[in-house]
Amino acid sequence: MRDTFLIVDGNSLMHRAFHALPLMDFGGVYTNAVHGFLNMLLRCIRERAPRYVAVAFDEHAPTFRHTEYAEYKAGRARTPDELRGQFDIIKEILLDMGFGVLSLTGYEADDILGTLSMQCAQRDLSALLLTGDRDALQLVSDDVTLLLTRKGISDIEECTPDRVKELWGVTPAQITDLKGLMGDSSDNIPGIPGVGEKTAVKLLGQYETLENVLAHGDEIKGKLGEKVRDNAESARFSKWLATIRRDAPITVHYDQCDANHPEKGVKTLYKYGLNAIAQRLGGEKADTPVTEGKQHEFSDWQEITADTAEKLVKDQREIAVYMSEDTLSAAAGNDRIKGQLGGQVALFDLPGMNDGDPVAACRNIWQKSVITHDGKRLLHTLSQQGHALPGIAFDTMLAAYVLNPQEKSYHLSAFADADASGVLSLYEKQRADMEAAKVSELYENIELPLLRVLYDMEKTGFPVDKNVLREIGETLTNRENELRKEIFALCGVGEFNINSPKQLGEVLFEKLGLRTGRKTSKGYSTDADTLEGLKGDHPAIERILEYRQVAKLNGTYIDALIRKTESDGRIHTFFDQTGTATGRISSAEPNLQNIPVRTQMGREIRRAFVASPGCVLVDADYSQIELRILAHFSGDEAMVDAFRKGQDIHTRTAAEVAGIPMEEVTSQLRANAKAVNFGLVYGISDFGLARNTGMSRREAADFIEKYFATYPGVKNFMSRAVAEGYAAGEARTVFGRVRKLPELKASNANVRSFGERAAMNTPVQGTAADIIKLAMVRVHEALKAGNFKAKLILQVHDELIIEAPEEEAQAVAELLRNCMENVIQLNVPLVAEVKTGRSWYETK
DNA sequence: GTTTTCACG
DNA sequence: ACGTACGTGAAAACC
Repeated sequence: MRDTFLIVDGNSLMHRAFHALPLMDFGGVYTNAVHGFLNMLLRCIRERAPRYVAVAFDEHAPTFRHTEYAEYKAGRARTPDELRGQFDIIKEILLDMGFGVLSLTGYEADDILGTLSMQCAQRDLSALLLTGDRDALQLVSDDVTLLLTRKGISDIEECTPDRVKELWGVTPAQITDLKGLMGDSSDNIPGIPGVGEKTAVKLLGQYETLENVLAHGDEIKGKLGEKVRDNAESARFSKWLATIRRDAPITVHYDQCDANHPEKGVKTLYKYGLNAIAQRLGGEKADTPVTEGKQHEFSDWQEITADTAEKLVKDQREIAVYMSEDTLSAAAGNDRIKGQLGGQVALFDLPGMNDGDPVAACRNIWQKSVITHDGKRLLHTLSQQGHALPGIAFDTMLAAYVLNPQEKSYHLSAFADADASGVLSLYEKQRADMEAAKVSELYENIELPLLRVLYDMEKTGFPVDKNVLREIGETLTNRENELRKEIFALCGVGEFNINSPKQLGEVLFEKLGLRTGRKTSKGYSTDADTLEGLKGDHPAIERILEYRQVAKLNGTYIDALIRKTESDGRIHTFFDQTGTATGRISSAEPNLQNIPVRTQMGREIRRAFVASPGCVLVDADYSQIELRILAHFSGDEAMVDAFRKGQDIHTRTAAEVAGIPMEEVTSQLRANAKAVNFGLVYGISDFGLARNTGMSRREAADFIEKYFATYPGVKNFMSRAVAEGYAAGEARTVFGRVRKLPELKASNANVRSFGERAAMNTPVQGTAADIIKLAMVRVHEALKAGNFKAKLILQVHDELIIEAPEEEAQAVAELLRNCMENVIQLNVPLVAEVKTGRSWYETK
C-alpha cells in the first residue's frame, strides 16, 4: 500500500469552520474556527491514516491587488476580524503538532494543493486533498482523491474521477474547460453569456477541450455558434481564471510533515483552552489496556481480529455498533474495526465503506443482534461488502424519530458521543423515554420492522426502460424549443430567460403591461395560478404555461431518471424514515414519490417504469384513506354511512350540502365538494378553499358553513383536535405517534393558526402513514411466508407497488389487497384498489 | 445558501 | 388585523 499525503486547504476549511460554529473565545481570543478545523483535521487523520500531512494557507503579495486576477477575486467578502486572528493560532498549533504549514507569497492555498498533488505522483505517494472549495475538483485523478466538505464542515464527500464525471458530466481535466464556457458566478468568472452547464457539457462531449471548441466555432450552428465566436476571448480568459496553478516554486520537507504525532501540540492546545482536543490526543498516546466499566475513552479501543472479536462477543446477546456517518473512513491502512467490552455489551466501531473488507473480522458477529444508529445504512454497507446481514435489535435513530419527529438532525452526534458506547448509552435512555412517551409500541410494531422492509425495497429498486425516457426527452426538447421561439415572437421584446421569474415578470408586467397578481418578496409572482388568470390577455401566456410544464418535465424527470438508473437497469431510491413531521416516509435521490400523473404529457413518463421481463407490476392504492380516517375519528354519522355504503364520497358530500339527490349533482358541484373534503384534511379556511376552487371567499365561507351543518361530527372533531392540541401541546395518531405543537404557544397569530391546522391534519395524515407502514410490514412478511419471488418496490403514501413474476400476479394481488384492507379495523371499511400491468402507466 | 416554481400524496 | 390551506423533494435562478 502506498503512503498517503494529506494536503489541506487551510483557508477554505478555516472559513467554513468559522461560519459553521458559534463564536467561541478563550480569554478574549476567538477560537471557534481553530476548534472546528482541528476536529475535522484530526478526525480525517484518524480515519484515513496518512503518513504525511501539510496545511496550505493563502499569502497575497501587497502588489497583487492591482493584477487583473485580483480584480476578479476582489468581489469576495474580506475576512472577518473575528477570524483573521485565528490564522496565527492555528499555524502555531499545527507546527507544534509536527504538521507541515505551507504558504508562498503570491499564491493561494489551492495553488499549493495543485502543486503538491503533482509532486506526490512523482514520489509515488497518493494524495488526499481536503478542502471545501469545489474548484479543487479539477485536481482529481487516479492518484489524487478529493475530500470535499459539505454542510459547513460536518460532512465529507469523497471525489474520485468517476464521481466527478457523475457530478459534472466531464472529466476532472475538463473542469476548467467547463468553467471557461459556462463561467462561475460565485467566482466572478464570466464564461460565455447564455452558455449554461448543459450546453457546456454537450460542447465538451463533442470537442473535448475549450480550445478545440473555439477552433471549430464556425461549425456550431445558430445563436450558440454566434455567441461562441463572439466571446472566444472571454472564454479563454475564464478558463485561465478557473485553472489552479501547479507550478508554485515550493519544496516540501517531508520530515516536517509527520502526521503521526499530533500529541506534541497538546501544550499549545491547553494554552488556547482547547482542552477537549488536548485530552483526546493525550489519551491516544497512552498505552492503556482494555478496561471494563462505564467510561471508555476512544483510546481504550482495540483493533480486533476475528479471534478477539469472537472472544469479545462470546457470551454477549447484543452488540452495539457504530459506523461513522461520513464517507471518509475506509482509508488506506485504516480499514479495521475496533472493539471493546463495555459491561454486558460488546462494542464495535466500524469505519465507513468503500473497498477493502473492513468488517472481515466480524464474520461471526453478525449472527448476533445489533444495536445501532441508522441500521438501514449499516445493512447496505455490510451487504456491499458481501456479509450476511444481522438482525437489527434496536435503532437509536428511529427511536429518536419516534420520540420527536421534528429534530433538525438525526446524526448520532446530535444525541450522544459518536461511537458505539454512545449508541449504547443512548439506547438505555431511549427505552425509558419511549415508555414514558407511550411510543414504544409504535416503535416496536411499526418503525423497527419497517426498517428491514425499506432496506429490501431500496436494494431491489424499480426497473426502468431508459429508451422510453430518451424518446420522451427528445419529444419534450423539441416542443420546448418550438415554444421558446413562439414566445419570443409573440412577446416581441427579444430573447430572455423564460425560466427566470425576474426576467419573465419584467417582460409580462413592465414591457407588455399585463395585470399584476400576487406579490413575492422580490417582485410579482409569475406562478401558474397567476398566469392562468391572464390567459385571455395575451397569446404568449398559454405558451408560457406549456413551456413551463414541458421544461419542468424535461429538466426534473428525464435527465435525472436516466442518470439515476444504475447498471442493473433499476432505480434505487432512498427512503427517509426520519424525514417528516407526520410519520410519512419520504423518497429522495431520486424522489419516486412525485413522478407525474396528473397531466397526460407527464403521465407518459410512467411508461418508462416497467416490470422486468417475465414480471408484472401489481399496484394497489387506498381509496380515500384520509377521509375514511376522518370519518373514523369524527364518527360523523353521514360520513360513516357514505363509506359503509361504498358511495362516492365527493358526490355524496355535494348532494348533502346542496340538499339535492346524488343523481343531480353536477360535475362543478362535485369538484367543489372534493376541494372541501381535501381542505378539511388540511385544516380548512375559506381563503384556501376559494383559492383552490375559484369560488369567491364569501361563497367558500358559505360552503364551509353548510358543510359543517351537514356534518356536525366533523366540525366537532376539528374543534376537539385543536382543543386537545392546546391542552397536551401535541397531536397523536391512532397508533400513538406524536408530534409536538410548540406553534400553539406562539404569540404570533399566524404561527398559532398554523399550529391549529397541524393539530387537525397530523392525526389524519399521520394515521394514514401508520396504516400503510404496518401494511408494508405485513405484506413483506406474507410474501416471505408464502415463498413468493415477488417484492415490494415502491410506496407512494397511499399506494404500494410490487414487482411479481407473471405466474404469481394473481395471488400477490389478492395478498396485497388483504394485507392493506385488514391492517386495522376502523369504524369504516378500508378499501384498496389493485391493478396489474407491464408498466406503471398501465396500472392506473 | 435562499427563493421561486412545481411535481406528487 | 392578518395571511393561509397539510406533507414532501428537485431544479433553476439569484444573491
